[in-house]
Parts: sequence; C-alpha cells; structure tokens
Amino acid sequence: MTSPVVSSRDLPHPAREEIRLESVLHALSDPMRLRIVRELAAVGDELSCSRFDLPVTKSTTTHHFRVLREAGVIRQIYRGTAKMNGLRRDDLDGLFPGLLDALLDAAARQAARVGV
Amino acid sequence: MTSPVVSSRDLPHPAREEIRLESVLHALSDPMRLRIVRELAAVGDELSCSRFDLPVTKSTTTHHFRVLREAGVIRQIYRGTAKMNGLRRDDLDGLFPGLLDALLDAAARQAARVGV
DNA sequence: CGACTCGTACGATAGGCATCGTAGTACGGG
DNA sequence: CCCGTACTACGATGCCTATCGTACGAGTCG
Repeated sequence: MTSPVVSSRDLPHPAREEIRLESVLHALSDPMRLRIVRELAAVGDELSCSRFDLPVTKSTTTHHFRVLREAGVIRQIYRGTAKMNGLRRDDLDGLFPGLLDALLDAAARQAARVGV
Repeated sequence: MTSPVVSSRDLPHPAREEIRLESVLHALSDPMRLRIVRELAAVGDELSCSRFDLPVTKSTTTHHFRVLREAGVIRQIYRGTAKMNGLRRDDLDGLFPGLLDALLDAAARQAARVGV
C-alpha cells in the first residue's frame, strides 16, 4: 500500500490520553501563549505561524508553538512551507469538559477588565 | 475605635482586581499546588498547613502556600501558631465564573483516569 | 520559665525557561 | 536551478523556581 503520508515532515503530538492538565495549565500560564490560543479560538480555524503578530522574534515564536503542541493544546501540520496551527478542541473537551471554554471566557473577561 | 487586628501577624494578599489569570494558571500548573487546592476544595473549609501530608519538606511546603497566596488562589491567616488556608472561591468565581469548578473537575477527571 | 510545635527566613543548588541571534533546512515559483 | 519565504536548530544568557537544610521567631502548654 502506498504511504498515507500527507507531508514528508511529521511533528510529534501527545495522544489524547497523554495530555496532562498540569502541562496544559503551564502552557497557558504564559501571556504570549495564552494570546496565541485566544486568537486561534477566535478564528476557529487553522492559522499559519506567520499569521500571528507577536512582539517576539521568530525563534521565540517557534518555541511557544512547540510548548503548546507538546502540551496537547494545539495540533501542528506542515502544508507546504507553512505550518498550520489548530486548537485541539475535541481532545481537550473530551478530556476536560468545559475547561477550555472556561479558560477562554476567563481570559476574555480579564482582557475586557484590564484593557486589551 | 479599637484596632480590628485579629492576629498580630498579617500576610499580604492581592486584592480581587489584582488577581491575574496567568498567575492563577501558573500556580495551579505545579502538581503539589494543584493537590493542595484540590484538598482545600474537597474539605470546603480552612485547613492549617500541617494538615497536608506532602512529600516535600516544610520549607518547600511554605513556598508552595506562598505562591498560591500571592497568586490570589488561597487566603492565609494566622490563628495562634497555626496558619489557616482557605480557597478564595468567591473572588475567583467573581472574576472568572466557572473557571475554578472547571479546573477542579478537570483535575478530578485526570486523577480518576490516571489513578490517584 | 522551658520545652515543644508550627511555620518562616535565608542561602545554596540544580534545573527549567523565555528570549535572542545566527546559521541552516524544506518547500514552492520563476 | 536559484531565490525567496517559512520555519528550525543550536548555543548563549539571564532569570525564575522547586527543592533542601539549618537556624530562627511566634504561640501554647505544663
């Protein structure tokens, strides 16, 4: 059978059962990463890394996306030269029902309170 | 009027409006501190530090309680030689409705899944 | 007072991590 | 085939932090 590889480069993701709450919380405890996740949730679709306008260098951006991926918060796949990022909403909702929405709501409330 | 000081030693707590989501998530991203908060929520009352049987020294325990207090997750007051710890549920619920319950539920689910 | 318990303070240590810069790899288009 | 774009890898740096041990302070009880 022909190989089902979509892209030649694959990225390691934790399986749903391997996702740890502590790692998710740690990933979201960084302002830059929380911002990324909020933006992903707002768009509701996959976004390439370059679509984010973060006040850090590309190296640092790569680092943050890797932390989010290894924590199981986002899924990353290569599509051409772009690296698409999507929230693992189904996995997170399956493991921790209501948590992601509560977190996003909390972040939105704080943003509204403190000022974007 | 006579001074309303209950105990001679007072501890610094962030006001409700000063509590930051990132700090709360960071505080709860440590297994030891998540365990403390889960126990506090389960009991539903104040507990002295010594009521917790944690696999770390007393110095480290003190450190974890301080992180939780400075993040605004718990409130600590001295009562005699004991230092009582209580969840700041009203403040957290006021700032981030549903978040604490979602977090506690998520922690309980993971504990049930992985094994206490 | 004196002993004991509870918790703190301080220093040390080892590891983690957010950030950067530079050099490099993968892919797509002319 | 060469170039540009997108992202990575690696090393450095400075800061934060989880942990410990020891020495100390504050209360309580005999």
